Amino acid sequence: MAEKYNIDQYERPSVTVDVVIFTLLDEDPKVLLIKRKAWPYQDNWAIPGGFVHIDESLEAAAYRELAEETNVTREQLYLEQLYTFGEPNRDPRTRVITVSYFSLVSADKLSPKAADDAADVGWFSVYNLPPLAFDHAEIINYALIRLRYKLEYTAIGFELLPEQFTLRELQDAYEIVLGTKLDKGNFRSKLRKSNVVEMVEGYRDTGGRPARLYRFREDAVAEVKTRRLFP
Amino acid sequence: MAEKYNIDQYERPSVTVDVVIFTLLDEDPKVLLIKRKAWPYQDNWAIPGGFVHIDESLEAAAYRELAEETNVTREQLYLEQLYTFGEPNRDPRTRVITVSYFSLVSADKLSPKAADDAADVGWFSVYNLPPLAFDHAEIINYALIRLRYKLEYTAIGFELLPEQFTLRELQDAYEIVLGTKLDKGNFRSKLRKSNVVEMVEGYRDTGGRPARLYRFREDAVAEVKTRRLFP
DNA sequence: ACAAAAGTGTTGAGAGTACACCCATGC
DNA sequence: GCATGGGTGTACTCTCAACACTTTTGT
Repeated sequence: MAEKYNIDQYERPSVTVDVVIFTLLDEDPKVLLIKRKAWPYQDNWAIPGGFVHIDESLEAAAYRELAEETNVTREQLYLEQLYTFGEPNRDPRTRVITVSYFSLVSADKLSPKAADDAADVGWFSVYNLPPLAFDHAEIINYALIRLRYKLEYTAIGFELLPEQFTLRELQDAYEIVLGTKLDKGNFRSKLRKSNVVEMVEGYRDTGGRPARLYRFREDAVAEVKTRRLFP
Repeated sequence: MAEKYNIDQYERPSVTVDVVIFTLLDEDPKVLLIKRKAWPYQDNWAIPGGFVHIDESLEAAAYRELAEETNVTREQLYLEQLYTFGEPNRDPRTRVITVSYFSLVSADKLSPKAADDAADVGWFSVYNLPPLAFDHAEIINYALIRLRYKLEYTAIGFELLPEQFTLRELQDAYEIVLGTKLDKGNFRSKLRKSNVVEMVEGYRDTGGRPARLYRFREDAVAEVKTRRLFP
């Protein structure tokens, strides 16, 4: 039936999904990488990914890849489509078009397995990446730009933190991702006005005065109002 | 060789590109649509698109589709990737994943052919679209959100205008796309500060005092500085 | 008492907003 | 002159950014 409508007059490419998974660990944004075991790029590191099954949505394929490499459920992470890379020779085997995804996981949700397993999977600082397979360096770079960008105009930063956090921890997360220092007073007053966090019971012990714990207000996501920048 | 590495253990989907082409005409944002001549969705309207050839980049495919439906060259339009839609049943023939693109063309560049040809191609107001094939309504909706969004934080609005334009025409373009009225004085002073337009020789005759002509300063694109909105 | 980190307040500069006013052309 | 649309200026408000200050804990 398909032939009748000429849908097969063109050779079909392979389609994969690749997922850039970010977390914050030890003062740096980190990306999950996997060591390839087969040609091409054998023994190079790569971001998790694989072929899209014929009856599976792109998003389902991305969640499947995520589940294979981390023990984090759908509800515990943020996922969005990033960009589709399809240069004809990005894979030496055949034409492969990859739909890349962008994911955020908080470090506390990571199971020990994925976090410190053997030598074939690991978290790498975005500032110190090993040689990467295919065009994965470009994909990670694109994802990092997107991460910084989203942090600045949405309330997405919370996806990188535990359920409960102190304001200092939130500010640290912002500073790590953006790579700049922020003013404590201004950070807090702006946060108070935006109304996206609420105080919860309890304190976290620190070196000095204990810090109040906060959580993200679920109903507040849409409230981050955008303002026209231009003109 | 491919089989040896299991790249063909999965059935391959078809991959298309679809292009949402915007222009401004008669007080509304308009989208270019084409009437389908074959099953499925025969006689429904659709955005221009087609299969990606096996040795062709995605972007090249998008430009090819653009060239087939408008007589506008690469330099005369803006093109960027929008989103990849791949729900398993979006096309009744077979699994088709489409990489959608987003394009802006100024109305003055459109050739008469595409602009007022026969009944099988035409410009439709985004506020009054006919029934559309596949998930193209969703794609156009997504593109319209992107258009508004980009207008607010980049200098992309110029892609919808001729080389030379008056400030009133620029403001009209913004008001049409954003769907809101803007203050003339504030629009102009902000524009002056941003330094992205420059005055050129000549005037445009209007009902009253003739208006100065301006053009976009090519070297100014990157200057639109972003400011952190959150927190 | 002192160090350390949490948390708040103040102030001047600059941006956003609403609105009034002046300018150049056609009739 | 007057209508029409182009173009500018002002004054009030609000936000931004830097920085100083106060509070609560541990030792």
